[in-house]
Amino acid sequence: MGYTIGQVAKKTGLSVHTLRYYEKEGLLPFIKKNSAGLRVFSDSDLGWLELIECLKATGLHLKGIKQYIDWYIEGDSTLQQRLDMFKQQKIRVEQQMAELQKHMNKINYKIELYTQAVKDGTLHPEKETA
Amino acid sequence: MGYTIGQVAKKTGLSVHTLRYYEKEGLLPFIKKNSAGLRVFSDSDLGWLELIECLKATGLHLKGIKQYIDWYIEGDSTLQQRLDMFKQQKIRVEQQMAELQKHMNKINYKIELYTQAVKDGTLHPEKETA
DNA sequence: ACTTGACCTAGAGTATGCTCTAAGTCTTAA
DNA sequence: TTAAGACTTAGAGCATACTCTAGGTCAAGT
Repeated sequence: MGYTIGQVAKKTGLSVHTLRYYEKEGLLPFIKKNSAGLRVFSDSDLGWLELIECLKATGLHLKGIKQYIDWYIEGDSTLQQRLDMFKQQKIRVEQQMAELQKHMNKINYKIELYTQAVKDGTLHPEKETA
Repeated sequence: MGYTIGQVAKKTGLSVHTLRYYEKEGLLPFIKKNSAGLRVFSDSDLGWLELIECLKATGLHLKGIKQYIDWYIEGDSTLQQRLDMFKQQKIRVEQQMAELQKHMNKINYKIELYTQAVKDGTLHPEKETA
């Protein structure tokens, strides 16, 4: 029920540098420090890190994530903004999924093309850029 | 059957700066220049730009894309490497899709949570980081 | 003739997100 | 008591991918 920065780094795959950087940028405003000045991460802080990863991976920059956290701290007067942000993010993810599917199709085509080419020992160049 | 850099910028959404940067980095080795020294993009060059976008969007850095282009230029002796690269890329895309689905689930949960919170006028905080 | 606008090169500058260094503190085990 | 190892801060440095600037060329329209 309390983790050091090193333990969190191992758990999350982030470096201790990155964790401190996130805190400096205001992304982890709930972390406590003990009497010796050491950070003590709670399970809730791990939850915040998961959310940060989710928003980052879906295309929000750290600034946007900080905006969300600032809204969260501000309290119930920002509920609508936060809802809108997640709705916006959902649209982005849907677009990303569609894009990714298109890219997958292209890659599958290339795999077919090159599988045949490896068999033949040669690639017929006019097919490459089709 | 021949586009200026400005036309290509409009078509692709990339800036003319970016297009010149890509060429400088060796990503567009097939572009011709006319007698006045102006770039003339062919349809095949547009095809290359599409491929670059596909590889970039699926997580390959420009260096990795350049590697592929260098293999392409090298010819049939690199067919296997190119096939392997696309297979590797396919694995990445599959991972990305799975990740994106997880993120989507989290975002959908947040949308439910905040939709209710907006109705209630308040967010019950213990739910936020669950 | 001359202005406008699109192009050119070389190279500097910028945004983002880390990543590392220096100098120091604190705890623990030999 | 001392050395190791994990932590601290402040701030510098770095990689990637642009993005822009300066100074110049060239073609077309008025």
